[in-house]
Amino acid sequence: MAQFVKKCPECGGINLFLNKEKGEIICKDCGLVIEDRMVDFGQEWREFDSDGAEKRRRTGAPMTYTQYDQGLGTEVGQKSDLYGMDVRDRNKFFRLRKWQYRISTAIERNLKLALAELKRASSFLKLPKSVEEEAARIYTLAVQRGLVRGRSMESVVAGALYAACRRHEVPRTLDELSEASGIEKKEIGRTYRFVTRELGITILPSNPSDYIARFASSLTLSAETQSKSVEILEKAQKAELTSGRGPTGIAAAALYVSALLHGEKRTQREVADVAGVTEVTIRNRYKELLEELNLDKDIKKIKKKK
DNA sequence: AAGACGAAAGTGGTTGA
DNA sequence: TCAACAACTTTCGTCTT
Repeated sequence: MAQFVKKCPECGGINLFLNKEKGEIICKDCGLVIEDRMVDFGQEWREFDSDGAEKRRRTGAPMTYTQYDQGLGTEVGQKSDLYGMDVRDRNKFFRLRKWQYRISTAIERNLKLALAELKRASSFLKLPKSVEEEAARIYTLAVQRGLVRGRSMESVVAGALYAACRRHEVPRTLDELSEASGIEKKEIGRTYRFVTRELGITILPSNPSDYIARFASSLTLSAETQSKSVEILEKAQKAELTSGRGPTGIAAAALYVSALLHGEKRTQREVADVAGVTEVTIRNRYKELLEELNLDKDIKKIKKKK
């Protein structure tokens, strides 16, 4: 087992926080990310039905879903099986094998293309390998269940990626997925819902604080501002301000407020852009935050200083 | 002139009859 | 299957810095 850091090398703090899903160790005092490419503790597969469970129990060589045939091929029978068959059986045998060949090559061709696309989009979004694997797995299942029919391959890839991100708590917005894949937001959302429903994948509603780190860094905000906004989010959650609302809007508003409080003001427009929401939404959330959390005084203090 | 604010109307999705 | 509904967006006019 690897040796874990016990103290933050930056500030010497001991409030280290290990996020297994994201593979990060974060110092809660100064916000420093100490290690961000750890081993993935997440499961590699899920059991969707009892057959699947039997077949997938972990024995033998590890499979990878980012390779189109998972390193395994399927073929119906072998020539030596012909021994002892009569003519009718032989014909049937060849027919079956031909079909199997056609079907499997069709699927494989599709997968090969799709997984290339998936890799491209995934690296564009700088997603961790574990998420990419998960997305590939979801896509493979979708193809096997014939869920791609009637939908474009790209949109299913995007949907699978979106789902994988959510499951690993490294959410990307639909806008980002849309930019990476060139598929419309609506379409991604639709296929995402369809695929997850058909495959019985359960996805927890995403947590606003999952977005904070990413938004904060694209706005180049300090670590204090960042942890302050997480604090605000926690309070907001207790005040039941978060349920039913879009997580990105809430995250954006929390960031906006804490940036104000730390004198690192960003315009609503700037925050809105990186969060993929409108200024209006930020304003609404912002107003609610001020009301519920008595931040009015703090804001006024800041204004007076000027 | 740019940013913040808020009202009003429109969109797409969820829910419950 | 349809209508009501909540959240969010778009647009636009007004106020503040």
